[in-house]
Amino acid sequence: MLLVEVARTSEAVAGDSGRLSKVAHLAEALGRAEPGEVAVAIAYLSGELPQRQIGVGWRGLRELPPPAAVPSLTLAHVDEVFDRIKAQSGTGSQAARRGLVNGLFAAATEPEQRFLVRLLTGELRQGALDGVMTDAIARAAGVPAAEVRRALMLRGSLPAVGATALAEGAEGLRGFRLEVGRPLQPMLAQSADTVAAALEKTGVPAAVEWKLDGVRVQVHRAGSEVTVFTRTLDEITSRVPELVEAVLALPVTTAVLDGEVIALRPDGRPEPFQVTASRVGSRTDVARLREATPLSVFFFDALHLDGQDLLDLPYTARQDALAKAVPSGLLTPRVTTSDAGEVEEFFAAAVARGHEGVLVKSPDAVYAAGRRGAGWVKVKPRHTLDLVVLAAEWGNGRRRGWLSNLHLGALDPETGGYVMLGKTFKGMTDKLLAWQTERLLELATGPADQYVVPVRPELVVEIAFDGVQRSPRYPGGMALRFARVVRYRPDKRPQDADTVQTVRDIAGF
DNA sequence: TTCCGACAGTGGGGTCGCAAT
DNA sequence: ATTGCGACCCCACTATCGGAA
Repeated sequence: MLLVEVARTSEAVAGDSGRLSKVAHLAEALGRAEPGEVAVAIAYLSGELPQRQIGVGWRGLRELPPPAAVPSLTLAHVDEVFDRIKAQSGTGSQAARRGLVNGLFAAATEPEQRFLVRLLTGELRQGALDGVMTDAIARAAGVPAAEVRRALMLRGSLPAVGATALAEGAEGLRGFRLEVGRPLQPMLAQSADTVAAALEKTGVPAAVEWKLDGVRVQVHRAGSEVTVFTRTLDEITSRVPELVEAVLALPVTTAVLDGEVIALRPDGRPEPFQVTASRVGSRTDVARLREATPLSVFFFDALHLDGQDLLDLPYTARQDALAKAVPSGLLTPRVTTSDAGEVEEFFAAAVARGHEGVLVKSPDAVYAAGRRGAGWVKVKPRHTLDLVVLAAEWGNGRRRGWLSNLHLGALDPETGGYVMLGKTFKGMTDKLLAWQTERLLELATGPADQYVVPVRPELVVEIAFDGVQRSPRYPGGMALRFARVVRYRPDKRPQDADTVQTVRDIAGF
């Protein structure tokens, strides 16, 4: 199959807004692919690379050679070039990589170049990724979508599942089983503003657990072999030796466990997320780092134990199995109750101990890998501040033509100026985007055709956020975590905005 | 006919490791 | 040594489609 066919399909998919017609385009393309190319076609058309990453991003694609006049690239050839580019990473040879990228792009026609750029920068923007592709595979293979989804959850790779679906149909899909040592897509949680809203979704009784601000891990043990995966199924085993040792000490032969690793202070309170992320992200000198910043692990689910798959059991049954295999000190603190007041108290206690919040879980929920079902609902406390808009950036994609990303500042009473605390593009409706674009252009103090448009600091906006973190980037040394717009405050003047001291008090440093 | 679940898109801050400067 | 870049940790929120109710 030629790359140009994939590029054309992507264009057609992007051109239709309906999901059913996207599915039709994708299924038609998959039907034309040779068996040996199906996996690559699925990967590209759902915005992935079989190599995962090859070390080429936005900057490496700035200057491209002139496009070819005639399409000639095959999927197999492109895949092979990507392999070779990836093999160059870490060898100190940027020039060799540059040469491979240039060679590939010189052989690509203009539409093919556009497609490759979008693919490599992770911005396919065709309105179809895994979800739509799952339906397309089902359509192309003539099997129920539920069976494709089931296989995807167990196998964790859509190209692998799709290739089997097209070659062997439903029978082939039924061959996918949980395999210890191979990661599954982790189950995700919805969110709710309040404990009461969370209980609405899950029903009662509900299990309520601490939500720890660490890194999600899926740990596999087969005999003396332990492998650790992150939420995106990257392998991090060598970076978390404490976790490996803890799992090897469990009285089990095979296990797949779901949990969170986190750095705790000696008093048991959590370190800031940055400390945990730095530890988990470090590959070098791990033995020394673990002395200074040891990691703790808290498990909250078991997907497999000693030969038995637990995915389809209700949550309570998985908990019973987990409690038998894991000592209580390694279990996420949890309570099961129908009493909303008790849930409230548990939430308050978790937050008082420095944790992020709680997860409220339905006792009957099976493990829905890769789904964001109503079986698990997270609740976190929310802070708000009234801040001043200092500048705005033009949006991309569906936000093109709107001033989208706001620069936010807190009042510094000593100078009368404003200290920038970060940016946000979240929480805006299309109507609000249109309004703020018009209003901000009136306040602009610089050219409106620049990417960043500075404005007179007059608009006050109420911002919700999860916390304040230390910032090496912003002048106040602080930045807001997960900032989003709640509403504009036309009733407030900029000199009534919250001050940097208020932010410092929340930060505690 | 209306409602709502699932998805995709639009970007945020921080850190590590590598290569080039 | 410093800087730029890619990759990956954490993520919230809105618009939209189409099946469920």
